[in-house]
Amino acid sequence: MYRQFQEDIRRHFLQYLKSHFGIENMPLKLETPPQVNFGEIALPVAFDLAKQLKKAPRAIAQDIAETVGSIEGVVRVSVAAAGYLNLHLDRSRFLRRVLTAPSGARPPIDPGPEKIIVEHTNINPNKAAHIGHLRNAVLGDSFVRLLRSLGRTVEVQNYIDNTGVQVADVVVGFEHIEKLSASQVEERIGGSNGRFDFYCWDLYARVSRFYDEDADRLKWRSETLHRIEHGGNDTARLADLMATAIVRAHLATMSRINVQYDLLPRESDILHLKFWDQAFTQLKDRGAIVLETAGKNKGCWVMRAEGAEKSSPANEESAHDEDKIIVRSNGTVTYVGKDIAYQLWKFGLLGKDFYYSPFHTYSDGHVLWMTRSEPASRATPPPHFGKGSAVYNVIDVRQSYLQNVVVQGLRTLGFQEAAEHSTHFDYEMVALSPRCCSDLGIELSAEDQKRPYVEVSGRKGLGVKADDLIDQLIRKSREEVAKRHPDMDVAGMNTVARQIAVGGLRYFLLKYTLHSVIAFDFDEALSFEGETGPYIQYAVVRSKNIFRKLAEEHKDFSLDDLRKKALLEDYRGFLDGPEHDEFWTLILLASQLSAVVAQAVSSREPATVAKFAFNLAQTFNNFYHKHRILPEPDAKKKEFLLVLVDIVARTLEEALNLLGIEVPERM
RNA sequence: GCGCCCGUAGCUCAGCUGGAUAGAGCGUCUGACUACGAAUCAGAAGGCCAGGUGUUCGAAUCACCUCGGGCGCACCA
Repeated sequence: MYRQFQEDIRRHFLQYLKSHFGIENMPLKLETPPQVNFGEIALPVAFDLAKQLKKAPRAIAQDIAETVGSIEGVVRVSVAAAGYLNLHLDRSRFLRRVLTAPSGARPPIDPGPEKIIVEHTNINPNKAAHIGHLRNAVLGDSFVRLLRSLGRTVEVQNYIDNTGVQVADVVVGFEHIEKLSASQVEERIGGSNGRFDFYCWDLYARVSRFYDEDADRLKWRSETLHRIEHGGNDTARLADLMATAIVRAHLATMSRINVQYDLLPRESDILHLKFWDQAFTQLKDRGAIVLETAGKNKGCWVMRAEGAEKSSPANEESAHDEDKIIVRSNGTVTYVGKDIAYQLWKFGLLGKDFYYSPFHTYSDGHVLWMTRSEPASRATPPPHFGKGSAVYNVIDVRQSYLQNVVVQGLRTLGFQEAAEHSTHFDYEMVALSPRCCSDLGIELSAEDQKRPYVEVSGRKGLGVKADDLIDQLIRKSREEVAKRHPDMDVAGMNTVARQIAVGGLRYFLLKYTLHSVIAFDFDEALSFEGETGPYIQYAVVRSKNIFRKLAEEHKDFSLDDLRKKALLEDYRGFLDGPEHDEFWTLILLASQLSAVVAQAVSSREPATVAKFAFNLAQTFNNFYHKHRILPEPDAKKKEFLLVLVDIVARTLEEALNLLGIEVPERM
């Protein structure tokens, strides 16, 4: 709504500049004045014109203010400071626009690409998920929600690397440390109370120490990896049992925090369906990779470093330092090679496709599919996967180098457009603060103690497990709920406790901007006060309590009637004048959600929406505290205040929804 | 060595395409509960925006340099 309004203003001024000054194509900035009594929209356009016109900004602004004429929705144009043009809006008219604006899904402003593929989570299926994975999933999921709110079609993929070394390592643990067969592992999965991923977390750390004790044991890793890739043996069966069980555990964890997927593409299927062979042929044919016949990379297929000089026989050694090996001298393909094939498939450029079968049905009925190597018998036909026109890979910044190689691969294959629409959605890692480490009972080396934070390491078993953290959050919020609502039934209490816990967790992970390292700290993550998810949830719950109470007292009250009536009323008397700025500010702020969402998407920064929601909640809480609404004697004012509360509550609820945060019934 | 990111209040962080008096939360200190529930609100203290140079009418924001800190740069993923 606000975005539309801004566009109208912009158009008006561009037209004016053209007719009055003969100036075209001028970038026109719209800003917000520091105080609402200065006006609602500020234009610094006079500063930009000053040089061209060789006049003082203030004089230009004065001239514009006098000659710009009437603008729809604007009551007055004033000049301030050194030359700002401030627009004062027709408040009651603006309110009407807010009330008539559709609050739900908006039509897309830009036509945009047809289908956007977002890949996120991508946890190796060999251990429990940790907080680093939670940041990935929450960022990815929130971004998907934002895209969908703009009317975009989005497909969410969660890539499962079920044939990598990490899986092989834990399989080594089963076969060589625990000495268990596939069927024994299967029993253990069944008898683990759903905590099989926790068990593997510990086993994985044990395997690392197992290797450290005797480097010869590393040969088991490569043997195991080979058998897993080859398939059709007990080791591969064990690996598959384990990986699948852990994928289910991860899905359960993510469901707890409102994260869902559409498709799980598996590396084993990429392998068995020979996606790589297809990509390899393409890469060779187009000369994107070359076979090295001499030097340290002899026998490897490499991709030349981008920007490297085409021919410099002089310094052979250093010139090839930056080349990326795609196929090893033993003929096996590296991770990047497989990733290029997968990325090609995502754009529908590989010329091959997976088979699919349903893997899981969420409680809301949504079906999650998994790739297969063979056609599934009498399967329901799958939706059309892949063939996206834009791809976002949500993966932390440490993978930047490899992500660039993948895009370079697309480019050298001649797929310019795909390369341009491949986006590495990069973000900084979650690390552990020193205090967090001591909370976990982890002893740090003297060297590590001096650092601001230490990296999470699955290999060392160093990290905060996602489910442990969620459990702790739920426990804490349940205590709080029980204190406040002792009469609530157990089921209700559990629901509310979970919603609050998830609100706290997701907001905590979203309030940091992408390039900020989160040094994880329990006190901050477990806080429900101040700038937190529950603070925002509480603001909505309070506003809803008003309507609940109202409905209890007046059986005939209906929110719909109120909304309809509001459209016919004139609330000018409660909007105009500085004494009503606090009401007006709330409406103005709430109306900006659509603009904030657009900005969050284009700058790829969900934190913007999180900050906005907090800001609005804070402004509302201030208002709430100052004004008693239900006892308000002036009937019309009471009605106006109710309309105001309704607008804010709906906006907050929508913003929270975009962040994957629910609003509890009570709290 | 090369590349990327970060440095803003005691702590943790916002600050969009340069704009008016640099903002939050936590912590500290003062105050406000007879329920539209205080998971809240009001107030106070707290800043050479790491340092320097430049561009500009105007710089926390842009450019370059320096100093701190982090992360990449494997025939691992």
